[in-house]
Amino acid sequence: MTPEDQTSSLSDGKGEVFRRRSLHEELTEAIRELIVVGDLLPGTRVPEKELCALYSVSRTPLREALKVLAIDGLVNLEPNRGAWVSKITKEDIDDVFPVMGALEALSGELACKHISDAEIGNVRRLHREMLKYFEQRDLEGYFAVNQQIHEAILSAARNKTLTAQYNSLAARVRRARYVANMTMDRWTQATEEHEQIMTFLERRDGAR
Amino acid sequence: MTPEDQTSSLSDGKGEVFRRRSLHEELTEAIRELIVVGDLLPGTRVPEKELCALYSVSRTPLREALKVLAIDGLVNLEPNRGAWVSKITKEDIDDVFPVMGALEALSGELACKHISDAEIGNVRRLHREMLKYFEQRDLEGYFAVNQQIHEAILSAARNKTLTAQYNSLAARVRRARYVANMTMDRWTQATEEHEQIMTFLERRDGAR
DNA sequence: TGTTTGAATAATGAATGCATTTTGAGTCGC
DNA sequence: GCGACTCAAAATGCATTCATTATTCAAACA
Repeated sequence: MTPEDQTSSLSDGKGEVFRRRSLHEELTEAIRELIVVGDLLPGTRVPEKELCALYSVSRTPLREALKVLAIDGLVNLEPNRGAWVSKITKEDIDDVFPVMGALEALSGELACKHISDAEIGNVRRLHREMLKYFEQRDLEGYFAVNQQIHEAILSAARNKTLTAQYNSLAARVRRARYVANMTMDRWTQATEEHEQIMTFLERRDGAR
Repeated sequence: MTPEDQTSSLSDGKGEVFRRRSLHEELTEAIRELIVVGDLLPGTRVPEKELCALYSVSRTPLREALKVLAIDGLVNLEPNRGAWVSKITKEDIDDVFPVMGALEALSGELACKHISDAEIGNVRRLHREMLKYFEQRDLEGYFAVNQQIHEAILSAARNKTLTAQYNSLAARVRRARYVANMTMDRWTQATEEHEQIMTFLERRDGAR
């Protein structure tokens, strides 16, 4: 799935590193962040015109960005009526978490097969750190480290498809954390699953 | 996640049924099909101009469609160099199948909780039908029924997020079937997983 | 007074136009 | 003959414009 054509040879392998970012890409990210953080409230209209002014761009790249965000489920596009920031309902969250769980489980499973010793050490360290934050009820620190752990395990899973799917859902989960005032229960549950994955990871490591 | 604003009340609930489809949506579907079926070959450039002529549209909606397809992993966008039909490598397929498997497993699990008796009967019937095709090595029939089963189980899982994620991957799998001349092995494996899910489904059903 | 109609206004969807970048043929130099 | 360079042609990304659709709001009517 690497973006290589048959002719170019110079950009092979590290093409992504120096790839110039196009406007619509940056917009996608910026608006995604606006929605995730809650600067754009659920159920409200996406102010196309204002955003154009804010970022000093025309509607074309902005609309392209909205199409992408619609796939991520962060906005809803209604024909001839524009874009709306998607609502966060209890059903949505109930829907997203099981899928996230399944992907995390797979991530852990695959990571067991491919992870290096150095990576395991890193994850172990992060995990301890996270537990510390959790006990202290330091949500800020908890989330930060939590995300790092997921990234570490995902990269150890060596599966780009999995990474892509996971990341698209991650935005919605992050958003739930910001917008809905997430109960601690849910996160406790997530942590427990997390713990379980960690156990598997270490056990299989021991078996090696 | 329903696309409803606060003012309208008439379109509530069944708004989706009569929703007009916009051009970029149709284009997305059409081009996706071109790629899946193999009319656009992997690794080749997406002929923007030709497609505009073919569908008699301007570049704007076409480019919007390409952005969406890029998310699905069917095309790769390279800044200032255009869109390329993504290649199907062995790695890609190896990446996609485990994720599909995880989603299918979850789908089956959730379906167990929500599926109605009528739905179970339907799935059971489809399953038998599929096995028949499989034994006869009738790939055409096999795939058709296979897809129906997945759809039935997905809808029984009552999880929109799961459905969305699954469908985006399904396009790539379908494509592998068309473009790469898929070995029977892979499908055998898929069928086994399938069988397993079916078992769970029926067992839990019996427990009810 | 409340509802409905309809025209004015605003917004969306798509086509076109323009500036920048890439590509590729042709030439020059080695 | 092979490679680097130049410049024209084409393609891309984005801005702008145009046609269509939705929304608003005031006037007419019950």
